[in-house]
Amino acid sequence: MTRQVVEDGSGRFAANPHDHESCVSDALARAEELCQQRGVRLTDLRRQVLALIWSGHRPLGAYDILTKLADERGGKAQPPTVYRALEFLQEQGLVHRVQSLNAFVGCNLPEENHRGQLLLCRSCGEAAELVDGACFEALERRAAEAGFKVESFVVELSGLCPACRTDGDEKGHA
Amino acid sequence: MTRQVVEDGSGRFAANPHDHESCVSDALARAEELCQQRGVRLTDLRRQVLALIWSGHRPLGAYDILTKLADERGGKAQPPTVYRALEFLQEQGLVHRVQSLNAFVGCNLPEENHRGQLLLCRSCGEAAELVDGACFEALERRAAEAGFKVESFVVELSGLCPACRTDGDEKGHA
DNA sequence: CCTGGAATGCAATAGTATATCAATGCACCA
DNA sequence: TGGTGCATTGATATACTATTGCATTCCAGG
Repeated sequence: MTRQVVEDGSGRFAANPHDHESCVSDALARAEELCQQRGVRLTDLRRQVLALIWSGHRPLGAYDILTKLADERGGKAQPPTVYRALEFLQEQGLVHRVQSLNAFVGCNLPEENHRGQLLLCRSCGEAAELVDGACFEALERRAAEAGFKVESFVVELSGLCPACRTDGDEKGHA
Repeated sequence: MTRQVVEDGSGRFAANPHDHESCVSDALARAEELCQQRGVRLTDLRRQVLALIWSGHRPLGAYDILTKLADERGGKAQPPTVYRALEFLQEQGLVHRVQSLNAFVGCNLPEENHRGQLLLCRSCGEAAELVDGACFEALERRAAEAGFKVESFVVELSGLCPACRTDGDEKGHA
C-alpha cells in the first residue's frame, strides 16, 4: 500500500498539483481507524467537519467551516455545532488550532501525540507541519532551568512557502 | 546604576514580592528613551496604555485595558483607541501579543529586536520571557530545508510557574 | 424496551478586532 | 507668524470569534 503523503512533518508544502482527493480520503480513513481504536465516535457531523477542513491545505476559520457546513445542509448550522466538532477533533489530534490565525488545519500525524510546529505562508495561506522533537526538548530544558513546567507548546512560523517565495523573487526582478 | 530586572529573557518569573513600582517606571523610562532615539512619538495615550500593561506581569486583554483606561479618564474610551496604541507599542517592541490568550504583555527587552519565547502560567496567569536564539536558529534552518522563509515566530509555552508548581505539589500531598 | 450519558439543535450573548470618517494636534517650512 | 500636510485621536458602527445554557435526539448497554 503506497500512500501519497503530502504533509509528513518534514515541513514540505503540498505541491500545487497533487492528488488532493486521495489526501482527503486518506485523512478520513485514518481518522476512522483511529477513532475506532480509541473507542470514540467519529459521527457524521464530525466527519463532515473534518472533510471540510481537509478541503484544502490552508487553515480555515470556524465561521468558514460554519458557512460551508450550512451550504451542505441547506442553510442551517450554529456556531456551537462547529466548535464542538472542532473540540473533539483537536482532542483526537486530527486537527490543530492555529493560534495566530484563529483557524484550524488538518493534521496528518494524528497517531503520534505530537506537538507540531506550523509553517504558515502569509502569501498563499497554505500551512505545512514540521516535527522537530529536538527543538521542543531544548525549550523544555530551558524552561525547566527557570523552574517552569511546560504542559503545552505553540510554535507557529509565518513567512513564505517555496512557491510564493519564488513568485516574489520574480516580481522583485521586474 | 543598578537596575532591578525581574524579566530578563532568562525565563525567570517576577518574584511575588518585588519592587514593582520600579519595574513600571523602569519600563516607561526605557520606552521613552527608545522612542526618542527612533524619532517616534510616545504620546500620553500610548504611555498610559503601556503603564496599564505593566501594572502587572500577567497578559492583559485589550478590553481589560480599555476598561482601565476608561476608568482613568472618567468613562470614555473606544476599542480602536486601545488597539491603535497596542499596534504602535508592538511595532516598537515594547509589548508582545500573546496569541494563545488574545492578550498583551510588556516586554523588557525592547532594544533588541528579539523574538521572545513566552512562558505562560495557566494557574496564576503570570508570564515570563525566554530568549534562546539557538532554538530559533534551529527552527529557521529546519524550515529552510523545506524551502520556507521564516519572517516571524510565535513560541508560547503554557504550564506552571515555579510558585504555582510548588503550590500544586503541596495540595497534591494533602 | 428503557435508561443514562453522549451528541446535537437552538437561541442568546459574550468577547475580540477592524473599517470608516471626522476632528485635532504637531512638526516643518515658507 | 501662519499655513500645510501628515500623524494621532475621537466617535460610531460593524465584523469576526467563541461560549453559555437548556431542550432534544441518539445510541450503547442492561
